[in-house]
Amino acid sequence: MPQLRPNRYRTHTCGALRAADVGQEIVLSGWVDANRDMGGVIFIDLRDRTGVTQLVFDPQRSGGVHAEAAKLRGEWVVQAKGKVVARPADRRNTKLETGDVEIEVSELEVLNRSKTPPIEIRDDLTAGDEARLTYRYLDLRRRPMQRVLQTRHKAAMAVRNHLTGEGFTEVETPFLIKWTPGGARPFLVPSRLHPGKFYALAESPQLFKQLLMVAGTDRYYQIVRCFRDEDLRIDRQPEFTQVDIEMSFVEQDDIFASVEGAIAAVWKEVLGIELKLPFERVPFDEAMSRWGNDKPDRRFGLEHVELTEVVKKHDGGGIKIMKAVADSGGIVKGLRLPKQHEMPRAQIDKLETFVKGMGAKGLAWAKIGPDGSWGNAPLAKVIAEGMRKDFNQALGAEEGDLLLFQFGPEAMVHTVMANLRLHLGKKFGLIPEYGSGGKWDFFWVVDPPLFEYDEEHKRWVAAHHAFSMPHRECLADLERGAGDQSHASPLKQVKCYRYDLVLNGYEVAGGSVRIHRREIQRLVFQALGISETEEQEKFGFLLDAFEHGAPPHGGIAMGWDRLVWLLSETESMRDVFAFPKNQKGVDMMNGSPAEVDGALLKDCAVKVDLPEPEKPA
RNA sequence: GGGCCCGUAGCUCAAUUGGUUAGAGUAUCGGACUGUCGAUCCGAGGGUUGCGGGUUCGAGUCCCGUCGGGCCCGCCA
Repeated sequence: MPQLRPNRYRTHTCGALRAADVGQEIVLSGWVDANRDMGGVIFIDLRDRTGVTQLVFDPQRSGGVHAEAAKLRGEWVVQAKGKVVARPADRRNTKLETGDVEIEVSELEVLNRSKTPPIEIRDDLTAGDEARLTYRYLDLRRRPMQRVLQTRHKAAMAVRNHLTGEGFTEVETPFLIKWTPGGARPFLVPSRLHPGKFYALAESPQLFKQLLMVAGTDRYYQIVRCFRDEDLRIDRQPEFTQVDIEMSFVEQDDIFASVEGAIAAVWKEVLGIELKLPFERVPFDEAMSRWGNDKPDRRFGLEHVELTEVVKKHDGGGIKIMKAVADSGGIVKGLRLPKQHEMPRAQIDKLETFVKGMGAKGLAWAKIGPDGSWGNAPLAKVIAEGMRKDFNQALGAEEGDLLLFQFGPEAMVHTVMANLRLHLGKKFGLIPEYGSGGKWDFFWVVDPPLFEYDEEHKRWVAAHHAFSMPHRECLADLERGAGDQSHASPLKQVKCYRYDLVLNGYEVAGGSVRIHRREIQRLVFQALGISETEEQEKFGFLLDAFEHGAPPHGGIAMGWDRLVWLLSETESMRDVFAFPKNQKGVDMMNGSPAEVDGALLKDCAVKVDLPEPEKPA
C-alpha cells in the first residue's frame, strides 16, 4: 500500500507502523477490533483494511483517556493520537506485522458508534452465505474479503498494462442495445421515449467489437460488464465482467499469445508464479472422449474409456439395453475407480441417485473379483464372457476395482460421466473441494465442430454462434452439407477456429476467429437454414458493415470473475464480487429485484400481467 | 421445468434416532483482574425449533404442503 498523505484523521494506516517508527507522534483511525480490559491497563486493537495496531491505555500515564477507552465497543470508529512505543521484548506479537510496537494514546475520539454486528468481523469465516450477503458491508470489512478486492484490482492492472504494452486500446461500448435473436436471454429495458419498444442489456460487446475491427481499431480490449438473464450457478452471476478482446490481421496463434501473455502477467503480479507458456492445446474431440467435457479438470485421473465399439463388436454382449444404445447412435462409456477408493454398496446407491438427477436412467457397475470376474454385480449374470474380458482390458481393471458405466444418448452420457468423475475426484480427495491444490492447469481446447445436431428439431444448429471461421479444409464439407439436414450430413465434420481456455475444470476464456468474407458467411447461414431475408433482418447492420472492407479478425473474452475467483482460491465466485446476487438473482442486501412505482411503468407503457397462481390440489 | 441437501439463540452448531424444563461454543450485557493479544475467570439475558397442517399419549425429530437458503441438470455461444 502506497504512503498515505497524512491528514487530520490519520498519519498512518493500522498496518503500517514498525519498530523503526518508535518515538513518533502519530494519529490512527479505524474500527475497534477487540477491547481487552485487564482491570488496569486496557488494550484496544484498532483495525483498518491494512492491518491491526494495538493501542495501550495505562491508568497511570493515560489519565482521562483511560476511562474513555473502557467504554469502547466492537466496531466503533475511533481516532487515536499518541506515541509509537516499542513493546517489551517478551510482549511482542509475532502474529501481527505491527506486533513490535504499540501506541500510547494521549487523545481519543469516537468518530462513530456501532450497533453489535449481526455477523462477527474476523478473518476466519463464522457466518453462512445468507447472513454474509444480507450484511455484505460487514462481510467485506473482513480482511480476507478486502484482500480479494485488492487481488482483483491488481489483476486488472496487470491485464491493462500488458495489453496496453501490446498496442491494445480500451474502448467502451453501449450497454443499451438492440435485441438480436439467439444466445442468452437478455434483461429488457423499456424505452420511455419509444413506448412499446425495449432495449436489451448487452450480453457481451460481441457485435460492437467486430464493428470496431471494421473501423480499423485493430486491437481492442475492454474490461466490461455483461448481463445475462439465465439461471445461476456457483460460477455464474447475472451481471459479470469480461476482459473482451478483438484483433485484426491475426490468426488463432496470435490471439492465444496475447491472452497467454496477459494471464502470465496476472499470475506473476499477484502470485509471483511464472506460468509455462505457451499453454498446451487439446482437440475438442479428445477432451470429450477422455473426460466427457469441453472444460475438463485434468488435475486427476479417472479418465473415461469409450466402449461403444466393444459393445458393437460383441453385438451387445448379452446386454440388450447396451445393444439398443449402440445400434441407435448412442454411446457407452466406462470409468475405473481403483481399489484404494473403497465404495460400499450403500454409497454406490447414493451415486446412482446422484446420476439420476442429471438424466441418467441408472448406474451400471461391477466390482472386479479374482480372475476379472464381476462378482455379484447385476450385470455379471447377463454379460457375455468375451465382452466382460474386453471391458476389463479396455479399462485396465484389476481385482478390487470398481467399474462404473453409462450408456445412452451421447450428450447425456458425457454430462453424467463428466460430473461423476468430478464428484469422485472430490470425494476421494484427488482434487480439493475448491482451490488449486497447488496446480494451475491451463490449456486450450481447440478445433470444435461448427455445427451440432438438434435432436428435437431434426436439423443442424450452430454449436456456439454462426460467425466462427470454418477450417479451410472443411469448406468442401460445408458446401456439400449446406443442403443436407440429415443426421449423417457432412456438416458433422466441419471444424472451426473456436477455442476455450480452461483452468482446473473451468472455462476462463472463449472466442473464435470470425468469418469476414460474405460468401463463407452465406454458406454457413444456408447450412443453418437461414434465408437471405431472415439474415438481413437479424444481422443486417453487421453484414452491411462486413461488405465495407472487413479485415480478417478474431477475438476472445476472458471470464474475469471466474479467473479472479480461481486465482483467489475462494470457495464461491460470489466472494470476488463486492456485491453479488444469490442463486435466485436476488440482492439480499437491498432486495432487488423489486416492484416499481406504477407511474414509472405507465411512462414506459408497460403493464404487469402476472400468471394466475396455481390452485392448491 | 427437474434432482439432491439444509432451515434450532445475533452467528456457527448439538439434541442418545419419537420421550422430562431444547443445549454448547461464540457474540452481547454485568462483575473481577495492571501486559493482554482468539485474554482469562464468575454471572446474566437471549428460542413460536422458518411457517401451516397431519400422524401420535407425546414431534426439533415422522408425513404433506409452503416459504427461504445452497449445490447440480436443463438453460447459459
